[in-house]
Parts: sequence; structure tokens; C-alpha cells
Amino acid sequence: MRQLCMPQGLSPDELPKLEALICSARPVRRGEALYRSGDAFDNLYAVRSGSLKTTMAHRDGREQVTGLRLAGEALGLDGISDDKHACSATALEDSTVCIVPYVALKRLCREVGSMQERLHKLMGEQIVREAAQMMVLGSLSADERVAAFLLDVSERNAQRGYSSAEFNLRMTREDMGSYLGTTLETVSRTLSRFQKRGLIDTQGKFIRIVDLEGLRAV
Amino acid sequence: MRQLCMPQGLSPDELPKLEALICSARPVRRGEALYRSGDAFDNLYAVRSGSLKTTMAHRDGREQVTGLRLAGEALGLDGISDDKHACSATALEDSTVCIVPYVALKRLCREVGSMQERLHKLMGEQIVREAAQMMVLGSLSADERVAAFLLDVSERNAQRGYSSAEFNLRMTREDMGSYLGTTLETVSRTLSRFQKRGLIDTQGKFIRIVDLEGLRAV
DNA sequence: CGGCAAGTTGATGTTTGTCAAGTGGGGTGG
DNA sequence: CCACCCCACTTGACAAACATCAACTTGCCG
Repeated sequence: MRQLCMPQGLSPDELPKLEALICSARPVRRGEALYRSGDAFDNLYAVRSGSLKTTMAHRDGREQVTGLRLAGEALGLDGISDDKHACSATALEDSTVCIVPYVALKRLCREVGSMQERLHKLMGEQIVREAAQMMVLGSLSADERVAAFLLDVSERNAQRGYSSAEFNLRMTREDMGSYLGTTLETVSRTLSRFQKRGLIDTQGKFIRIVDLEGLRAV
Repeated sequence: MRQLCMPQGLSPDELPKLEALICSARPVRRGEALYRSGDAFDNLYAVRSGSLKTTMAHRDGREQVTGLRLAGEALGLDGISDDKHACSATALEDSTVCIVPYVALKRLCREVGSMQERLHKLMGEQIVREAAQMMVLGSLSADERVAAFLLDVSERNAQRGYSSAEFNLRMTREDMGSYLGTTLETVSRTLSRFQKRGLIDTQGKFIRIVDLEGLRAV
């Protein structure tokens, strides 16, 4: 039940309607693109297992990671505005996603108020999350950015019933740097320093938060 | 007609329905807050005249400008996810906004497909715009950020039928710096340098773009 | 188990932030 | 309507944070 796509906040009688909508699941292998910038937009997705990153490219070719999606989170909203995707979505590990056809979802939202509510909140959440990330990029120091990122992932893990204290971050240091508007070296150094200060415990992609309050205070 | 709130892309027979929805307009004076972070979310807004900035505050008090809204643009979507606003909206000059009650709009969206489509696109556009701004903040140099900002405002002016070549930017240098993740001094220096290079012509808040291609090439 | 991508760490350079001083313009009150 | 005052803006000198370049190590994937 926890694993269900686009979950949370639907009353029991509406679940079947949503389930009928989800035609299929799709596996996406590590490094593979679920969709690319410019692709036609037909579906929203929910991460069923694994994790993906979203990236956006500047015209000169520079790419930036604009988001990280963990299991249970929604994906693909960047396609709604223009009928084609503005971002690319790439699997960070072998993953599976549920496919939610957008036209059908729209129809359902017109029939069922709580579905409409749910979709609106989903979009609203992404708007707020991105605004918060703009804050991170615009106002925080490198240390603060890394700390904020770890706390964000930790909290999202907790929300989905996983451990908030330790997790595998499948992004590379370069991905993290890109997402945080800094370089892979700075991320690496910062994590090392956090470890020396006893805030975290890192072993490559595995991260354990040792001193939560300390991290918050960075 | 151009001035109508939440315009563009509605068929003639739907306009009256939307107009019935817009209960009222509201003046907001320069420096006054239309809403503040934490305020209950009841309405969306459309800027009828003037301009506003949206800001978000970190817990330690640091504030960052997260958006600029010009006449014709929508405002308030940051409240949908949590039933209270995540950002504050402050008028940059004496302005007026149209008030669109959200509950009523939701109902209308369930009745009229094109209204639903319009609202979705509005939210989708903001998602994409914010992602693009994350790119700006994360990947571009100070010069590139300022250039990108000027081009963005120019383009938005053009879209709404105003001059893309010259405009009054009612933000202060500090607001611009905050929005661009830099300082007011850097913004000021950059604008001066652009002027010396013959890219723009600035006189305080008035800006004229002299060499569009040059700006794009920064 | 071998090879290569990812990660770590150090030395150095550049961009941008910070502090400071001075100028200018617009709004308010006389 | 004018003048004053304050806030915004400009510009310079200096400092710090972070990027860049480089060499080396680790560990993961095939």
C-alpha cells in the first residue's frame, strides 16, 4: 500500500479509479533517460523504486541538475506547460516508475474533487520546493548548501517511512555539486570536513547522519 | 481586453464565467505586502497594473527574492501546497491585482476543461521558470546572470505587448542582487560595465537594451 | 580480477563578497 | 514649487570563499 503510485490523501473509494488509470509500470536502468528535454509530454510518473535526477541544459550545453526524485515521489510536471518536457529525467540506479497518462488524469481530476486537489498540491509542492532551492542556491554558503541538502534528503526519507539517519545517495559528487551550484571538489571537501567534525559518517555514497542538530546549525 | 486578468487562451464563451469569478480588484501600494509568508491561502491573483516581487525567508532571517511579477502575470501559486503562503508578495510600485478565489476557481476548472488546462499550464510554467532560475543561480557567472535577467524581463515585456527594448525595472539593485544570488554592488558594477561595452543604456531604474545580440552572447 | 570512473586531497588563482566613501535622485514637507 | 534629506546607487580597495588544475587513491562494474 505504501508503495502505491501517487499515494497519500485519497479516500478508499477513489483508489480504484486511480489504479485503473495507471496503465503500466516501466523499468529504467541506471543511466538511462526516462524522458529527455524536448520529448513530447504524455505522462506523469511516480517513482516506484530507485531514484532519478532531473536536469536542464543551457543553450551552450552546460547541464545542471534541477532535482532528485526518490521512491514515492512524482516526476514529469515540467512537461505540462509546453506539451513537451523542459527537463530530462535520468535514473541514478536501476529504477521503476508508474506511468500516469496525463489526459486521463486530467479527466479524472474533473470528475473527482479530491484527485484535482491532489494534483494541485503536487504541483504546488514542486513550486515551493523549487523556490526553496532557489534560496539555497542564492543565499547559502557551500557548507550550508551541503547541510541543507543532506537534511532535505533525510526528511524526505523519513516522510516515506525510511530511515532519516542513514541512506544511500546514488548521485555522484558531481551531480550533487551541480544541484548545489558548486563543484564536485567542494562537495567532497565539505563532506570530509563534516565527517571530521562528527556531523556525519560517509563511505562513498552511503551517508549516516550522526549529529542532526549539529547539521542544522551549520 | 489585453488587460484582462488571467488572460490568453480562453474561448469567448468562457470569458464571462471567469469574469464572474473575479470578485474584485485590490490596490497594493509600493512597499505594501499583498500577502506574507504564513498567511492563509484563499486567492490567486493576477497583476493588473504595476509589479511585485515574491520573497522567501530562511529561518535565520535571511530573505531572498524568488520572483518578479509584471502586469498580466499570475501570483499566489505558492500557497496551494499547504493552504498557506510559502512566499511573501510585495509591491515594487503602486499596483493593482485581480483577486481570484481559489475554491471557486477549482470548481470552475472541474466544469470547464479549458479553464483546467489554463490553470495547469500556469502552474507548469512557474515550475519551468523556477527550474530555469535554478540553472541561472547554479551555473552562470555574475555577468551571465545579469544578462539573463535583462533578457528575461525584455522577453516578458514583449509577450505582453510592451517594449522589449526599454523598460522601467522597479526593483532596487539589492532586489536584483538577491534574485540573482549576488550582491547589489556586483549588479551595479555589471550594469556599468555593460553600459561601457555598449550593450545597454541605464539611468537608474530605466533600462534600454542597445545590443540584444551582444547581451545574448555575454 | 582488471580497468576506469568516481572520489579525495593539496596548491594556486580568480571571481565575487565585504567594507567604505562619496554621489545622485526622488519624494515629502515646508 | 522648491529645497532638503534620505535612500539608492556607484565606485574603489581589499579579503575571502570557492573554482581550477593536478596527482593520487578507492571502489565499483563488467
